[in-house]
Amino acid sequence: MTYQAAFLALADPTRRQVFEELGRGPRSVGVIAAGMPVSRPAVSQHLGVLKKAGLVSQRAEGTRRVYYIDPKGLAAIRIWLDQFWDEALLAFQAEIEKKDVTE
Amino acid sequence: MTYQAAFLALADPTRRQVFEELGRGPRSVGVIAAGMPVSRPAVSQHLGVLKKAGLVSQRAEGTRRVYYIDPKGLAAIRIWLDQFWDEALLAFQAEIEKKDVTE
DNA sequence: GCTTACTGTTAGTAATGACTTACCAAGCGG
DNA sequence: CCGCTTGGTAAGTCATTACTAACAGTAAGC
Repeated sequence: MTYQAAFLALADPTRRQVFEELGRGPRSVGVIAAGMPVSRPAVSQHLGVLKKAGLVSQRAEGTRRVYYIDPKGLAAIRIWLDQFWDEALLAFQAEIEKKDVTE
Repeated sequence: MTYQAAFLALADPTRRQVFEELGRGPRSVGVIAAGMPVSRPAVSQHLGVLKKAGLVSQRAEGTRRVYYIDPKGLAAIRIWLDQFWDEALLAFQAEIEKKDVTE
């Protein structure tokens, strides 16, 4: 049930932008905030949420805190998606065969 | 960029509960609402969001509207996850080799 | 030791969104 | 034709949350 926090964390556009930025490599808070329209504390808070969701981890370099992707959070989503994919697709195909898709 | 709507739709617990209920098979609005603590209009609104995100589709049976899973939305998330997985894992492993994970 | 750089935290505010109640439309059976 | 069932829509309320500004803490350089 960890995917709950992951979905909630990735729902916000700004927060997902922070996350995707980290996907290109480790970054410090200031560097991330510099490339975004929001203030530094906002980025710090977003990183806190991402960390709680197990999506990122942290490493201290002097006063700098370098953040980077943690596969734990993504793995939670992947597991949920994989297990849901089968039964959902099954139910969907059953419907397709029964009647056409009404848009 | 369609995964944006999908993430936002699946972030809400109630809405994901509706979605997961549909994962077990097609359901009408009333049936879904009967098994949930919220009112029927709330379910209807949630279904509207899920439909806009391409996660569910609809079929009319008289006055009844039967909803069922649409793989389009899930596919959008899967694509994003797969493409993100590689570079994220790569960046993560690079960090692991450099220094230990600080919890 | 003192200043400077970098970050986390708190308080307060504005905006988003989830929910209910009430109302309206459409199909089915008497 | 009329009542019943089923759903979508509108308005309004309440909670959540993303954001900024101000403050506090910690490490590095002189």
